[in-house]
Amino acid sequence: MSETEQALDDRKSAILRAIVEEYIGSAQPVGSQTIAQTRDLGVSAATVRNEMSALERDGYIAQPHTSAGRIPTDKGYRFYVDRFTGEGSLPAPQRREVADFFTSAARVMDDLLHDTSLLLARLTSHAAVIVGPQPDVAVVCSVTLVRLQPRIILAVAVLSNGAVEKDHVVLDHDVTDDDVAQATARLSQHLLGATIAAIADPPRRPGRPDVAQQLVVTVCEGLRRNASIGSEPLFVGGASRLAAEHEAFSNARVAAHLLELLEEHVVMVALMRELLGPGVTVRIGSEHARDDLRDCSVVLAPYLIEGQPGGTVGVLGPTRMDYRQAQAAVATVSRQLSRSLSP
Amino acid sequence: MSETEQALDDRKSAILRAIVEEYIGSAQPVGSQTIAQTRDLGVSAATVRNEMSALERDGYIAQPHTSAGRIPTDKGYRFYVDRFTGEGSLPAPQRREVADFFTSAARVMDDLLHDTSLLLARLTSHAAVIVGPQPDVAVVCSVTLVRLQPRIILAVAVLSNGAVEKDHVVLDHDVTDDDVAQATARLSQHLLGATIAAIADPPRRPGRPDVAQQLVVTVCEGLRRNASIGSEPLFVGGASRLAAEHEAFSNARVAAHLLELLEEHVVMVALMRELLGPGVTVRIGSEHARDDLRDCSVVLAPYLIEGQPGGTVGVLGPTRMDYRQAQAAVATVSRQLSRSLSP
DNA sequence: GGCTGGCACTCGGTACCATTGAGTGCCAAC
DNA sequence: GTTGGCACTCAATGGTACCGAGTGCCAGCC
Repeated sequence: MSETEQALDDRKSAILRAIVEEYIGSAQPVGSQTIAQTRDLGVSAATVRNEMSALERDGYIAQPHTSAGRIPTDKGYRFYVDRFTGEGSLPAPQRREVADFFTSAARVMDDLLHDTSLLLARLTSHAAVIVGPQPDVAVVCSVTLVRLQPRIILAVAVLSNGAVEKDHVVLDHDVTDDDVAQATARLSQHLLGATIAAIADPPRRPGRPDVAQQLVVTVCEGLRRNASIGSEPLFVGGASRLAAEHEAFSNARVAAHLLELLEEHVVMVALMRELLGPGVTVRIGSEHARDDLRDCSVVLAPYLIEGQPGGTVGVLGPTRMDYRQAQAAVATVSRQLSRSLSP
Repeated sequence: MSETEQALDDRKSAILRAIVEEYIGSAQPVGSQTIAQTRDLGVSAATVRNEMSALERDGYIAQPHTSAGRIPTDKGYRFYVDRFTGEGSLPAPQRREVADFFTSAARVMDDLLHDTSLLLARLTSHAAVIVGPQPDVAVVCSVTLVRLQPRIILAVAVLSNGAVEKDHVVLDHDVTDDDVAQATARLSQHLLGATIAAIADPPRRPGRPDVAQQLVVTVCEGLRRNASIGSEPLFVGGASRLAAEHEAFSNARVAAHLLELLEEHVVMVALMRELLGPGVTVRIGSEHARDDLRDCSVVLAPYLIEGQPGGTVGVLGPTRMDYRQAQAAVATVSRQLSRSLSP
């Protein structure tokens, strides 16, 4: 067993590569003849068969049934990704599309990330996911209280990374413009420069609490609550591709379930954070910790804001995805997005 | 022909009702025996067959094939909805769920509408859609400029309905805090009380334009642009239900296509606006103008903000949906949402 | 030793029956 | 007008035969 587990020799890996690429293209199990004929390996189908038999023994490929061709296993895809897809770059028209997008893209963070997720979905034909920056590392730049109605106040905090946090306060008695102005001033003094996650309780004031003070306390609580629940925002683009790809999943239910998962932003954000590595990360089928994801692969990469870690862009599709293309698209988009966010 | 097109007599409509309700429950074509046995009509299966034959001739029901039972046509569903589902109310546990939701719901408009769409999806087991209020009827309550970086300004406008409009401005030279303060003052004077859609050009100032003035002009342009593009926000909840329901659609592609449609917010908003009527509106299958929607039905209703038209809540599902339940859920949610938005 | 052509074997897919049974339409009788 | 009876239809089911892509193995060749 020991020598068979060594790195594959050139011919074996060429055959594995051929199987993966054919299968990605055709979605049909790949036979020895197809490979012997379409690839220029200089060997006969019989030889290919022998090699395939070895590849199967070592777990790189599998047969759906005895009289069928082979399909890659997750281990096979892994080898393919590690060995063959590293340096790929996007074809020119797509690279052009990305460049055009970022020159004319929206400037407001939310819109930009949302539109970028649509771009990535379009590029890869898979569902795309973008995690926005953590609000809690950003610093409060401005706090404004607006009185929408006598008893309803909207607090708006602008963060240094361009995000905006809101909180709605309903009071049990009317407040005056004066109260609001005073509360705004105190809040500004208290919050400017602080991170949202680390909002301290406002300083006690001597005497009995006045209306403004009550407002200050309520807003601080509200913002802190938002920060703890909300965490990073998530943008999902092209989720419908998952439904269109349902044949690629073992079961139509799996696709439906993945769609559900994409709607659970908190779970997705945690998932993406867990997977994230320094460059482009690929996680394939059974490599996932969650059973949910056994039938699909994720390709993701971080992006930067002002040179600081910003968030994650990624793609979610069936294990039978074009990894080279997906990796190139994710790499390009994350790079360009970083550039676009670091003027 | 003329007398057959009159309103259905009591027995015919009772049979049609039975067919619709059985079919909604079982998803199987309904036979004459089923109806004669389960419903207490006091007639034999043979009589039911005669009536069904008439109902089919008049287009209320159809046979998938000769030896099968009947399924309702869109016309049949329409009759059912017009005649039988008007007054339905939600079962107590669901009514309770709605009440609980609104007592503890988020207070910020965006979050509230988003969560409400999830609630409605959960109640109906279909995809839910909520159109937010038009920003252009609301009035600017507050404008703040925040300098994120020497050359990057974020403009935040709070509207009277609680919505927040943002605009990101990148300047070609640095500005001082003073410039920003001055621009903020001028903007406030210019914009407060105006609607976003009707932002006039800022007044010319004597002398050559200074930095602040340039900023004012840019922000006005940006906000106006946002208002014209953005229109009403859309919140989609439970889109994955469409994938889970794919068997209910004639073709798995149809479900995928509907998911795509839900991602095109502009189209959906226009669609919802077009369909909206005063109370609960039901649009069934082929009644839709779009071919897209031939296989599905929409149930929707308006909601109010402060007694003024606010937006729309709705549900999108297969034509074979439980209309009574959907109508009750939509009616209840729109009523409670209106109440929640009109303190 | 490794490669190759040949060959028997496997087994999913397809086509082609026959059978079954739910459901209909029609008719004669009540 | 209603009903039970009956012949008829046709999707669904299951069994059988066949086809062919693809394999595994082996003897022969380089």
